[in-house]
Amino acid sequence: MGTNERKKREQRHRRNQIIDAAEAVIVREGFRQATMDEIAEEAELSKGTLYLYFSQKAALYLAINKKGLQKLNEDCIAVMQQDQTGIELVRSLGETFLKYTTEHPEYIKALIYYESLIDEEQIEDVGLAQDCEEIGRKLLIYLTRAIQIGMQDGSIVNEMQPKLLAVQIWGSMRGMMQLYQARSQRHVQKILNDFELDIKTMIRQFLDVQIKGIQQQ
Amino acid sequence: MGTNERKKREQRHRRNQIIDAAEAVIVREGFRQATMDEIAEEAELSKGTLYLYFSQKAALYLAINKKGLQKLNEDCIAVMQQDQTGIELVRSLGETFLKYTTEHPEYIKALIYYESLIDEEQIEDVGLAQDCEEIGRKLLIYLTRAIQIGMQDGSIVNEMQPKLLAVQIWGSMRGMMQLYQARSQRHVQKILNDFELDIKTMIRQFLDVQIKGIQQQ
Amino acid sequence: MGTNERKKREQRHRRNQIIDAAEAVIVREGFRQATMDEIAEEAELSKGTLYLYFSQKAALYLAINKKGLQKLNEDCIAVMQQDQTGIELVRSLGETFLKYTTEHPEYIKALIYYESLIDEEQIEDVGLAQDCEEIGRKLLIYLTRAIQIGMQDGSIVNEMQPKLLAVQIWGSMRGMMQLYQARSQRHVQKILNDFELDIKTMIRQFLDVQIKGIQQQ
Amino acid sequence: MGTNERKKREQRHRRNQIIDAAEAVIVREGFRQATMDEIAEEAELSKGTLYLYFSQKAALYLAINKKGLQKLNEDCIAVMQQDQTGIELVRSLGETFLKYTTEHPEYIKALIYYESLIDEEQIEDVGLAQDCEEIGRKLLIYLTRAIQIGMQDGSIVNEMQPKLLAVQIWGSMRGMMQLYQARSQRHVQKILNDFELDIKTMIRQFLDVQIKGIQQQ
DNA sequence: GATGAATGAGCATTCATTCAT
DNA sequence: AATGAATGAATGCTCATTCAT
Repeated sequence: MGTNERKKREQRHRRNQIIDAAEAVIVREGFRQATMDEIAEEAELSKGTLYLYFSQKAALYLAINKKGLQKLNEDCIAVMQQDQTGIELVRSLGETFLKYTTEHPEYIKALIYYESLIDEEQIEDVGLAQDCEEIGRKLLIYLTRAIQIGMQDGSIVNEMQPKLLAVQIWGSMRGMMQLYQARSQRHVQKILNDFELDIKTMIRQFLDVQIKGIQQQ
Repeated sequence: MGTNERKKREQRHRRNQIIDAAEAVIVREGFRQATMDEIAEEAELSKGTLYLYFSQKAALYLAINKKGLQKLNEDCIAVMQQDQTGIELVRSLGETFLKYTTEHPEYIKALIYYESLIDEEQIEDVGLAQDCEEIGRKLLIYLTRAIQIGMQDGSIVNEMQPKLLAVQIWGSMRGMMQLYQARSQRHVQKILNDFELDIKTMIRQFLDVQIKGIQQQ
Repeated sequence: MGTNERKKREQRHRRNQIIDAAEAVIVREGFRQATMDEIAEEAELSKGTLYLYFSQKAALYLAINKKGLQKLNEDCIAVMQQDQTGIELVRSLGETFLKYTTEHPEYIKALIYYESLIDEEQIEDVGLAQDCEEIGRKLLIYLTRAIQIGMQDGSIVNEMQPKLLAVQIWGSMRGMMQLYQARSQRHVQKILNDFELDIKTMIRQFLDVQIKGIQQQ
Repeated sequence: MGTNERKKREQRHRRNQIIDAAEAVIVREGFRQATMDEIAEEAELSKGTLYLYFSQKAALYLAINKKGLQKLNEDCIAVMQQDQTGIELVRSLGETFLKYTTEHPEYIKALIYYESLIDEEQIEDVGLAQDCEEIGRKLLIYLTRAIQIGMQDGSIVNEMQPKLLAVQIWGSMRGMMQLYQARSQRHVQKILNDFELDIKTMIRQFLDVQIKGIQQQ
């Protein structure tokens, strides 16, 4: 019988239902404001049911972050499957990250929140946290591979350790993404306005410069 | 009489006392864990007194961020007073930011926390928030000026808008700093271990590459 | 067909399975900590099934108490079937109670918990409660009979009402048993340590004195 | 200034106010049913204030038990100050305990509840628990002393260790008191009704027998 | 009969903020 | 100006009980 399978499917569905509801509340209210009551109401489930699927509020937040990272992971996998030179892959990964940030600002928020949770050691479910880290690791590997490919096919200069270069690109792109996020950086917005540039264009331009820096001429 | 002045001096002293206590608690416990009770105890003042100097807990946190930014501001001013070429100034500013991050991780945390507060619109005291933004603006201006100087003295290539370049350097450096902070990025640490590199060296190397990218040869 | 009988047998089996599981959990965790979830898991049954056999958590606890009392009842019946003088029967009953307490501390806990449940009127299933009371009544009757036998055969002094004497012995023995149980009575333990006595020996000695008090010399 | 003293007096008063309110709720509803909300309402204080004076619900319950034990302690001290023979002191202490039980059934409940809390290790405030144990120890000492006095003045037979005898009297009396408490022991009540005796009289009679058992003739 | 997912009332505890003194 | 006792709304989490399948 497929009874068992149907049950599993339904369970997954409930879990996703809860995660979606939590996302909705968080987008509406922010992470700190979101309460389990509100999430339960949004999910049209009882509060108790939430705890059937997530042992802790933090575990639910972790799951959101994981979902976001998985989405990004999939996008990157799709990029890596394209037939491109190394340098083109690097650019495509950057563009993917940029698109991801602009289309899913809530996942970037989740990432920052996740890091603060880890930092303050408020997480019981170590498994989920490891999953997140693992995906983070994978993302870095894609970038590393793209760089290695580029060094092989001659599209990227062969001067630095690929892994190190990947970390640097990853780190600096994350910083740019945070500029995108933060309402607090109104002076940055003003500067961009001066040049009739939106932040997305600016980040793309930043990416261009980085790419040029490592490009074999 | 100087009675009035003494009073003001004492008031400033009390204010700083509270900020220092809050910093100490936050370093010890993290932002989320720090309570007004604990801060009051650390400051050897009553909780009520805290509210004489800060209308809100968020205002106190803002003040910490402001103090941190001011410290960085002072450091940058000192750099800008040196007799250096533009490109040297840029490097010095980068080094200053790096040193600041490693020596005052709590201020970087405060910055992130501040941004989440702004984002969630939990701040009544708009004045303080504007102060913070103003200092952020100044920091960006120093970088811009350094770049402009470099373009003038021929040490930096004259290809990009100085302001835009400044924003990009600022954003990417911030991303690197966050790598420095986050315990969640253990995979990054591992990669660095592979190369027997600490994260500080890696950031310095990143800075080198950026510098090289804009340097006039 | 014996289908019906088999069903009944299986039902009884399930019931006992649940009671045993509950006992195990209670020994492990204490009454207040034990949850229906845990008991269900221990019983390798679903939570719903528990409610097929017990209308309430309290009813399950009552059943445990009843089981304990039945065990004691059986032990006492065995004693009463022996060919002994009255005073010997009294002593044997006392010894039986002592052995019961030391070998089944969980049943004494159950008894205390049961009494608090009755006291707080949290029991719907009056039938079960009456069963417990009925067994308690029987236990008292054995003691009464033993005393009556003793008065008849001349081994016990004929000064008091047998029933009253029985109540008094029962009550005081229960008090001693509670000393045995309670971790809170560490000062009692210390005193016993002073005399290199364990609490079991002390209770036995107490029993001796009581026996001597009613013994015909 | 007496400001400080007045404050301390008021603090004590608040504490007692809370304890009294808790007692009232417990008498009305039982220990398990009593909630901090209800206690707060009864005390005409906010729930937060309760936690200003008691770190935990269990700590409040402990305080009730301590208060009860202190009351008993005072009663016993008063007895010990009387000019009586040892055997008379023993009887008076027994009577005191009996009176205490009948007049303050809630304290006996508190004692039983306290013991279950200790047993299940649900208490953080070790200090208070030690206080309770200490008073329990004192009570036992009074009884021991009374017995020693009796052995000296010839009113009590010199056959047993005073301390052991004290433990035994204490334990058995506690058992009788619990008979007094328990609504579950209706069969005991019935027996007493047969003899037109109330349980108080029965306990007094029990005490008589014990006294006679140790009395020098 | 058996299951176990879902429920939701219930509760202890926290903590920023206020205000009488 | 300083205090710190009092507040009470807020919230994460538990768990006995129910009921559709």
